[in-house]
Amino acid sequence: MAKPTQPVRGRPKQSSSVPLTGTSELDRDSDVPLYFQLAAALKAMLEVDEWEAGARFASERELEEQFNVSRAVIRPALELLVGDGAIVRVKGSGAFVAPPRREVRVGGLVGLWSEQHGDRTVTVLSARKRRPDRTVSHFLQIEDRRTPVAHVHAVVDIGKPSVILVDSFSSVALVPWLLPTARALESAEKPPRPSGLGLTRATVSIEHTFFGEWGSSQVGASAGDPALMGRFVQFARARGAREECPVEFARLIYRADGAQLAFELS
Amino acid sequence: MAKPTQPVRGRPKQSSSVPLTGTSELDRDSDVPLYFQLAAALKAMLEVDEWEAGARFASERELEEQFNVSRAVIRPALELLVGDGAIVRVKGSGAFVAPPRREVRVGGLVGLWSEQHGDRTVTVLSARKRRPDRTVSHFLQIEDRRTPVAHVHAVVDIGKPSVILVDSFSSVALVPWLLPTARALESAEKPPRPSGLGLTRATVSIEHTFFGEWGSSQVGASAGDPALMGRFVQFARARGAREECPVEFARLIYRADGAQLAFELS
DNA sequence: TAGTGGTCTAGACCACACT
DNA sequence: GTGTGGTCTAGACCACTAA
Repeated sequence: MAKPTQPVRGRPKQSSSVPLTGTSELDRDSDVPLYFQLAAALKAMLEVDEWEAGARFASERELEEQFNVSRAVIRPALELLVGDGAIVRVKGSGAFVAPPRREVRVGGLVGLWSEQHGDRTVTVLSARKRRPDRTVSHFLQIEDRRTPVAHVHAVVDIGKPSVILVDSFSSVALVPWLLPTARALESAEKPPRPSGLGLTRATVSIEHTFFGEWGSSQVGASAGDPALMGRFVQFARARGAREECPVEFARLIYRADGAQLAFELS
Repeated sequence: MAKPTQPVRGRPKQSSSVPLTGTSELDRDSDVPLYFQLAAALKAMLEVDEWEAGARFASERELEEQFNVSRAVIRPALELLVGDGAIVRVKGSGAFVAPPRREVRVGGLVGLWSEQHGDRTVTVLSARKRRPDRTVSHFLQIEDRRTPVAHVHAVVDIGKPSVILVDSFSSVALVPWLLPTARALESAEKPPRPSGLGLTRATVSIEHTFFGEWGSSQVGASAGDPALMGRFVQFARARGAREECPVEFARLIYRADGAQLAFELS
């Protein structure tokens, strides 16, 4: 099949595909797998000629032809590029050069709503009181498991196409304003002012997972996509109190591609 | 092929494979891909009967038979479990139930060697002065790029089979003891005492990548394996000084499976 | 020497997104 | 209607591991 220099009938082959320039030789005698060689070659091409974000990337069938390998080589190579944040793949449409990674601050809802973060849009999915499970009661240091905690499930928009899933558990006694705030956002009313609470420190742990069926649909990913999960515990000192105590435990799910989690340590 | 209840000749099929219990039905009419259903089913089995770390997992050919799917379904499913830290695959040997994730503290060599961390074994791969590149001079706030910085490349052992790759750049003027310390470790001599330096805060950013050919061999992974990259900047106040300044910029590479990065935020 | 995971081929069908 | 990525089949060969 000859490669047309002019758009063809039907859907034009969008001639601007990224890696159609340069040589395209893979070493079949090497110990390095073909798919890894291919990923390295494509990544190098992307870095040399700096393509703008959104530029069309070669289709898998084009790459098949150009590098003389089967799609079982192409696909893992492209998966590496996706995991590396270099390209984005859109079903039915094609692959595109990805925008640079966004820096994302990690935090819970208490911190988000205590301070002024007008640029963050929060969509509350559910907000209700709940009996804590073992994990939650452990992190919030709740001894009597019958004491209900505030459970808010929300999506935090962090700009353009990207969002975070937040699963926040907080002490009703210490942060009484959080549930009303969440409910006000749910019904698009004016939220109450948060009461003064001296936030002290927080702990975070990050690990790699993948999206489940439900989470993926919320953030516009698909099931199985790589994700970063953060466990976040916010500590605070109540007004006039001497000792600090945990006020919020949150699980946060980020898309692994496109995000760069940032913190400041003490 | 009948499944033997007793070990067979040659290499016995190690009858203790994990997911050979329970039903094994996948819904071929579902929208959810088979490989994802399979991963979810296997994960559920692992969680229900708590298998001890190191227990043998069913082989890919066994799973093929049991679930009536091709290996192109099995493999992505197992990849999900690996990325989730649930199993470990060993080439030529089989798959095994993974140990729980280790909590790993993120930090640079200045912090590591300033404090007493006798339990961490550091293997210095190289230690020398260098002209900083653009990234390094930016983070260390070095204006004259001809000023050399200390560059230490090291592997930090964080227990059992797991290590971190560290690429540390530090100011020679502010941390003069770091290079001698690294060189002493290289030649197995006694390191000098680090001078007092008031470490203040640090910034971290984490993102998802994959191992290159070189890095993977150092940490016992293979090229293309998922990894977490941390960028770490340590700030400090020199003795008697008023203002803090960056003293170390480090790139850290972790295996994404098996590690859980932990911090404390201020 | 048999079994294992790692890699790769050469096909196929689908739902989706464009034109 | 055509091209796209997503999924899946049914094979194959390899290097490696353990009995």
